[in-house]
Amino acid sequence: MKLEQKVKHAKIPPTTVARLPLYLRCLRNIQGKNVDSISSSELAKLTGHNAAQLRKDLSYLGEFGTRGVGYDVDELIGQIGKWLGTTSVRQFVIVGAGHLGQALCSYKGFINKGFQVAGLYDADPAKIGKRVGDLEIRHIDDLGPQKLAGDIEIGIIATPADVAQTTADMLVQAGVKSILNFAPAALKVDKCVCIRNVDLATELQIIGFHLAGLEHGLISDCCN
Amino acid sequence: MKLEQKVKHAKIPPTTVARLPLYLRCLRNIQGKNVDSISSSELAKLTGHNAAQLRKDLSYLGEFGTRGVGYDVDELIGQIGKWLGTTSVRQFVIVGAGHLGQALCSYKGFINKGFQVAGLYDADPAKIGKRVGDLEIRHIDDLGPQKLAGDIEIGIIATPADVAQTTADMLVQAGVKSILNFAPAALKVDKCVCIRNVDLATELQIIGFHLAGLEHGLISDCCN
DNA sequence: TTTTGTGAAGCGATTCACAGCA
DNA sequence: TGCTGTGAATCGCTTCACAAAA
Repeated sequence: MKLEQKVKHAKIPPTTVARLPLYLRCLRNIQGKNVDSISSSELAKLTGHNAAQLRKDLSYLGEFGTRGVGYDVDELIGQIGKWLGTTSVRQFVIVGAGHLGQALCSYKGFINKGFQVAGLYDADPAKIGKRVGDLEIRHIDDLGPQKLAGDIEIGIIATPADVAQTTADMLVQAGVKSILNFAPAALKVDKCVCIRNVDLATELQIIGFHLAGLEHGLISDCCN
Repeated sequence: MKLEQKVKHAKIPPTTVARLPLYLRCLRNIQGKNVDSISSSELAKLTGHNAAQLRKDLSYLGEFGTRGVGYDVDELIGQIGKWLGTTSVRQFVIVGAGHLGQALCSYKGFINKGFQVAGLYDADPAKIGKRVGDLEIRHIDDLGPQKLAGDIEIGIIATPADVAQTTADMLVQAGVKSILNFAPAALKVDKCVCIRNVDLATELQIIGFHLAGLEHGLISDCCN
């Protein structure tokens, strides 16, 4: 049975996983608004996807729709939440207490999704000890091997690009199992560490590609 | 010829477009370091992709490699830059002067990629007039139809989710052609407006999915 | 010989279309 | 009748493998 589950978990397409948070968010938005059930086409409209895809996505998680009726909102929220591992609050640390690091530290959107910042680190001695929200900025050296509490599984890199790789190595040494990287750098880490990259400039550059196409009259409709 | 170009531009796969900024960044990193030419496999290693994919990606843009040798670094930078539309500096405005909006406003990574912030707006009267870097926070109502200079093509939404759609509508009215949305909301806009979404909480939730899998021993290798 | 550029094969995701159920 | 769950078809991206070129 465990093997069966294993196969099932591994088999959920990454594209589906990436959409689950969106589904969950839309469901939460309508929760408690006199709708106890929602059809795939209604939820598809809310999320901007098509109904068939939504049904297929949900079918990877199990069968919890009712034919002829739709999906029970509360149950669906529970199921998606279970798969996303929101049963417990996850702790993360941020390295880099620049503008971005501090903004992430104060970001309200994390906590109600089950994530909590547990530390903010920087290399600049001038910043150490300063407070950002409830947190005091600590020195990066406090992040040595085994110095991190065992329940801190996620590290966020908000450093300049030139120290991003070093920072990633330190985080892995310190025991994090996954990294969210905001630095514009292609990090190399052990393959058992899950890395996700968010590059703000890249996003604008992709937009720039489409604007360039528009300007030259090469394309009329848009994006992706 | 114009039609031919049109077809070509439209035909570049979105996945390829999304990788171009990364290629460009890696090329810039090695530019001027006594390497005037680079092979697809070398660049592939730097970017973390495979050589065949890199060649195919570049082949969508044209043929500028030399068989037996590789790609001229300077020329490749020029070509990718051309496709990404970095020939001129692009201006953008930010709506929402919270932590995230202010951090984006001060983000150093934009300007050397050819993007420049031209305005920062908020709805909170208490914030109006305050300075963030070189910029003074303006009231959101200054963003009415035609009130935006014609060369401002990009709007960044860093507002709370509940006003994100209204903000998007205002930006489009004001004349922006594309939107980078940081609010956790599925925006609906005219299809000629290019939208890209960056959801910070979603990224953590995707990581959460993998952590949940690890915890239950369901998966061993990682990510995507 | 080395490395590009590219048809062809392979693979995964999306969409279709309908059987299965309430 | 209405909507889910899902095989089958389709579409698009990635990878392979090799001919063409320097």
